[in-house]
Amino acid sequence: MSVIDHPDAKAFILHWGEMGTQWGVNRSVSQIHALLYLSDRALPADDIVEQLGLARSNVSTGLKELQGYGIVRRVHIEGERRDHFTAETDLWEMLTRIVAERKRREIDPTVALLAELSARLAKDDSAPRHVRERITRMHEFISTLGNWYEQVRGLPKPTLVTLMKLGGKVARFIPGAGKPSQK
Amino acid sequence: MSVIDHPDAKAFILHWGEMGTQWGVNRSVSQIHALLYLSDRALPADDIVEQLGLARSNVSTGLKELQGYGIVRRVHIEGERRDHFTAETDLWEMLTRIVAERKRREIDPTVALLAELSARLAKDDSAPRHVRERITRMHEFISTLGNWYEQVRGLPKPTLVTLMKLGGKVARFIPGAGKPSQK
DNA sequence: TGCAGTGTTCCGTTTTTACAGAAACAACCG
DNA sequence: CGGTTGTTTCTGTAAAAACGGAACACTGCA
Repeated sequence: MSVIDHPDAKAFILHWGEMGTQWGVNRSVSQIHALLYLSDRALPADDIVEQLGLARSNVSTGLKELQGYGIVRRVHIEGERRDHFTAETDLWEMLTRIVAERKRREIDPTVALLAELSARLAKDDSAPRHVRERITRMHEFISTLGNWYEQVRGLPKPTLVTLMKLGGKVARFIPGAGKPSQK
Repeated sequence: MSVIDHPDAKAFILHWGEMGTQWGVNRSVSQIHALLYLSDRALPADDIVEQLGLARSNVSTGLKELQGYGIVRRVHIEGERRDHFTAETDLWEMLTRIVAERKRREIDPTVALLAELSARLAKDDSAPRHVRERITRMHEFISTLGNWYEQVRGLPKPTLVTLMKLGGKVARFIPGAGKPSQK
């Protein structure tokens, strides 16, 4: 009955958990996410506890974390008192939300710091030229990436999909981007 | 004299180290990278040990890791016996190499697993439909992203920069991608 | 062949993080 | 009220990661 009972589903959940750890997300959190992603119905926390063998407290904080990313939401089930949870199943949506949140948590503060350092270095005669230049370049680079993301993120999903499928061929359509002659 | 002596350089290195930990890279490794990035000359391992206060063994493995990513390389200094190391200073190059390597290490194996699971599920009548469908969709999604990356990665750098600066406006140039009328 | 300089690998310790289980606390509702 | 559900916090423990130091390997030179 439970998703976890199917060996392939289980393999997916375990792998997803490991993936998480490699990207700085803790194993329990990503396992919970995988389980909800595979499930066709919203699950109460107790079911998650049972299927993944985690402590209730862990599941609670894990769910909160996932809701913080906006990829899991709490739903009310008719006639049920307990909260139930479902995962976002639109993968584009899932990805953009994760990226948006990580940007907010990690990139934005970094850009802020780099801005500060750049500003201070600009009027600091004692600073070695390379240090100033390299930090400034890093600041510009990350800012540019961030701005690009904010813009692309706003595009309608079908456009994103088209762009993605185009792959490297986008270059053809861009005036002044050179011929698409390269390998 | 040493880069680390400048407070802003030091702040950068420390922050970079923390950033690393959030993305699954260990602190020492990213600190070494930051130090080399800021340095205008190649450094021998001993200097890194001294400036960052790490053990020799750590620096050795850290440098190996960074070379594995292709963002640090060993250079020979005229008249010196010791190996010296420099970091990639072209940030585009740095980013694409990091992404390429993480894809190779983490995404590719994931896609391989998903392919296997999808294949098996396709002929497994006992598998719940949702599980089959969701795993297949995930497989397709990640494959598409991977293929997109491989293509974009091959574009010449100036083209990439142009595309990046265009931001969301790329959509305008794509026939059949809809009007760029959305927010 | 021995030795000094350099670099890597291994091993034990420390530090950090994740986790379960319990308990306190809060809401909600009959 | 008192039962059910949910969150938060705390404690101890276990697992994992990071790390330093020493042992080991290699090289070139005297």
